[in-house]
Amino acid sequence: MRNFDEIYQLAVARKGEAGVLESLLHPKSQAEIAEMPDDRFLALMTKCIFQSGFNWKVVEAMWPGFEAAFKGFDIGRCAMLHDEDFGRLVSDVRIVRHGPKIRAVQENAVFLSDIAREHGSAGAFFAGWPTENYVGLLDLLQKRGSRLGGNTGQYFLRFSGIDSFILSQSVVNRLMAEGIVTKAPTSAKDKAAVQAAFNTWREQSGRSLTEISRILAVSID
DNA sequence: ATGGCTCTTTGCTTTAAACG
DNA sequence: CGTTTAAAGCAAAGAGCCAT
Repeated sequence: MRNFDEIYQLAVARKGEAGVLESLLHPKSQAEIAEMPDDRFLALMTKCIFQSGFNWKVVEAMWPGFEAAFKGFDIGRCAMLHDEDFGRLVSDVRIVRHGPKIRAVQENAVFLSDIAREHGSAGAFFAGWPTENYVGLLDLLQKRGSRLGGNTGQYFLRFSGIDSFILSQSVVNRLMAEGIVTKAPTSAKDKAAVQAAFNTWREQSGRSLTEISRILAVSID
């Protein structure tokens, strides 16, 4: 496994110093995360879930319709959606009429309200999660959330501004090149190895998971 | 038996292009 | 002109395997 500086130099060689630096996404501060209202987390979860398996532009173009159909993603209202609401929503042309994904909105509203009750707010929970165990947060999203396993949960965290890595093909390719995994990390053991590698690079560079993830991605095809 | 994995299959909606 | 089809990229479920 290379030192992070070496990987950074590979990224620079491929993209040029300015390009690499400019393209870095910086996570939001913990204070900013903590202040985000619960309904924005539900909105972001929903957007990622509907974009999964779809041309993202479709959902993006329809997004105002989603906000309207789901009442601004108010946690309390979405948590109480019932059969008649689903009947209405699955034929609501303002949104993508995919039954299981529509149900996931209600289930994730319940999930987020549980989190908010446990930690004061969803933002407080996400802001307080330890970065050294990011994979634990992914597991929690998969276990307690609905349709938030796999890449969907990773994109949700990234788009929320939470410090995150995304196991894209390029990132996985770099992890394989470094001998950390031999295939896309799906097993618990592989995920722990990936977390350990990111933790090491974080110590070596002082950079966020988000920056490291982006740099890994541009360091290789 | 049990649980943890991996691999395979299935299904999901919209848009645009191809078709008859 | 209405209808069919391909494509997008993933989650979930099911099947099968191995080591406890």
